[in-house]
Amino acid sequence: METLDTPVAPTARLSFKARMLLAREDAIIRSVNRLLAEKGFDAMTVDEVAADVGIAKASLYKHFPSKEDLACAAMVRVMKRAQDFVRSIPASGDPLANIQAVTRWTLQVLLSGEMPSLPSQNSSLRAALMSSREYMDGLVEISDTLGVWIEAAQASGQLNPGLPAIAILYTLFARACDPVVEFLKMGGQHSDEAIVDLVMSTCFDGLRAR
Amino acid sequence: METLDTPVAPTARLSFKARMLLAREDAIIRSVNRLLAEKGFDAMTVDEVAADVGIAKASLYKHFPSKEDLACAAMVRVMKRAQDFVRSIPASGDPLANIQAVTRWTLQVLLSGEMPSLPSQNSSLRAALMSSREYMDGLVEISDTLGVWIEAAQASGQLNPGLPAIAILYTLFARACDPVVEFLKMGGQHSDEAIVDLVMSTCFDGLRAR
DNA sequence: GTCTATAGACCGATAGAC
DNA sequence: GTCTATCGGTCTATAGAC
Repeated sequence: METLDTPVAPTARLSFKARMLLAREDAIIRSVNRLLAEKGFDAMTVDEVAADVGIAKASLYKHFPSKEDLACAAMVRVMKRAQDFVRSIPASGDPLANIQAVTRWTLQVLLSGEMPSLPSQNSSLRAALMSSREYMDGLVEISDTLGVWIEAAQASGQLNPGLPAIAILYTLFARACDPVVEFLKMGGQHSDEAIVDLVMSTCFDGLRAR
Repeated sequence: METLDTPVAPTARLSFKARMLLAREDAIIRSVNRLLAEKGFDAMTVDEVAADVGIAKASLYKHFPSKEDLACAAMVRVMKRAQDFVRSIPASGDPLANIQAVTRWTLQVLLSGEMPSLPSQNSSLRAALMSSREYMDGLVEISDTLGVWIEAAQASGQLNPGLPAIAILYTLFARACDPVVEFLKMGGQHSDEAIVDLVMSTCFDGLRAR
């Protein structure tokens, strides 16, 4: 039995070679994630990914059989990060605070250029995503958790009970690709924290004065 | 001098051939607008546009020298429609009502599948748009008009004075590509009017209860 | 010496341009 | 209707691990 220098469970008991493979896979997904965030799916080329990772294109295809699978893997990664964050929230906190924490986290990921952006109309991509067990499980788990919080917050009068819960959920998800963040960032007039606060304010308090 | 069957000012005093050209140009732009709305810029092919209009691809290039110019023309068209709508609003009305009317109009265009969608990260497209006098003039005029209304509404306590006016402007513009509209439409649980009302509510009143 | 993984040339199709 | 560039995807010779 080998000695582990890192106590990360999933990599335990794996051969050196297998761990190298996982490490490379992670490097690939990180590159794809970054490129998807900065150029989007269509503008990202597979050659570019290979060059960015520093490996040959054929090696890429050893890990991921298609460009869609690459994008899918990146989406699964952010979804897992989101799941981790949502799970880290103590169940005891008040629902609105939890919802706001998740929204803030989402905006920070977007603002830091780590949110992959996919064309919403691409059907092959949608199919790949929908057939990914990991992605869909993550999506369902997060939707369920948020859904419970949303309904609780509506019941307690924190969130507007006149809105369908699903509309609130969609509005929260939409923060992951809110163009206002990019616009404000491009303007250069506001710090990252200020931008997050502004979008949080317009999202939860609306544009009208209170 | 010829008799005009349509009293549209810009086509007056034009030869038959010139009017045919303008008519075809309009047909092209309408097709591009529709295709951009339903598939986006990258997924739209020039062949497709030609087929949709019912003309040869070569004829397309007589009118528009590149795919970017096609998209640009469609954007100019919606911008002009928006200008027309904004100008049609009486200056006397209260600022918030005006702003809401424009936002509602935008959502209705989006909902009816007439809002062209361009990838925000495409630089060649950005360049084409920015170098289009008509597009930029329209953008500036609308921004100025909305800007005046926004500041008036903030001064009168209708809109939140704590928000930078530019952030409010961006938030309004962002309604033109709000994915919540598409999500809700796909769900099929709400009428078009209900969807517009919902998004208007989340935009102006926020998610929190008032 | 064998075997795996890699590098990089290569192919075919698509789509923009004329 | 043709040309050409680009890009997703594949193939093969080779380098290095064991």
